[in-house]
Amino acid sequence: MATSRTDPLTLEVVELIGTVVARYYEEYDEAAAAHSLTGAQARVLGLLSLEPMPMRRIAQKLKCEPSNVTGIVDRLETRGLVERRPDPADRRVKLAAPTELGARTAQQLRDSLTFAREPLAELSDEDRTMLRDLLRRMLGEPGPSAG
Amino acid sequence: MATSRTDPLTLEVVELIGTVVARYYEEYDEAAAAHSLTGAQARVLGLLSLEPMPMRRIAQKLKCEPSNVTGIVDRLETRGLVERRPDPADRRVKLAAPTELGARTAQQLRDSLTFAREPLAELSDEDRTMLRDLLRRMLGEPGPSAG
DNA sequence: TATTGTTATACTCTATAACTATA
DNA sequence: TATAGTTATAGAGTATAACAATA
Repeated sequence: MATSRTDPLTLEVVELIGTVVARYYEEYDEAAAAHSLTGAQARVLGLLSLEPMPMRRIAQKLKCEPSNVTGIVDRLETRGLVERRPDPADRRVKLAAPTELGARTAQQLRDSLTFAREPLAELSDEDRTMLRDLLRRMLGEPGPSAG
Repeated sequence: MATSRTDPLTLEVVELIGTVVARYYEEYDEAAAAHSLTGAQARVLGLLSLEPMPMRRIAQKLKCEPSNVTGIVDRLETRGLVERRPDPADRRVKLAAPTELGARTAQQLRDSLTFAREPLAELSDEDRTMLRDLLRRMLGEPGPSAG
């Protein structure tokens, strides 16, 4: 297989992607810190603002152990950003959901994540379309005409 | 300013970049774990394998407090991957440098980071060039023709 | 005085294992 | 029995503040 190319062009793209990744995380953590949230807390709040879900599913989304989620949601709950609700269908399950304050905070957080959006403003619609297609193919997703 | 676009195309690109970021970190941590290293330890070892440096400079590179570096280097040193050397020019300074084993480990780590390289193999040289130019412009770097 | 690295402290995130309540 | 969530525990990363050695 020809999976490990080391030509200068490939290496430069790899480095550029590394830079994107670093900036993305940097800005994400800054935005979270602006709301006195850790990265993990901001991620959970963001998840729940899209859709309330059981503790276990949060763990799956975060790719961490369920026991960790207990603490993260505890801290969000203490701050009044999230609440635990019973699941009528299964009394073992607790559904975590954002409070009104939590939903507002999540929205503000999303709005302040300008890293990915702002630099994209430098690109024309045509450029963005090219970038989208290249990233899709890189990620092995179905192309524009498939799926 | 037109920095906060929310058209579907922009949002999809933002999401794709998020996916790239997530996969990048995932693979990085897996590669580190394969050597029983945490992400932070792997990052420091990678840094030092390029160039030995004072503790304080490691902290700057990692964007964390110098006090944290003490512990990370301690753990790497305990495992025989890194050593502290005196700086002849300034006796306050300790230069952290990889041992021979540390240098080998760093090289293996680098070789196993196929995430960025492998999916790029899906793209032609022309595609990679386009992607490089788009990323460069996104990151505000000088274009191909500029200094 | 200022700087380098360290120590002490407290908090968060993490995995593992054992526990309770429910299915 | 199996599953959902929690608790207990220990290790690692993080920031803050205070310290010793050196500049």
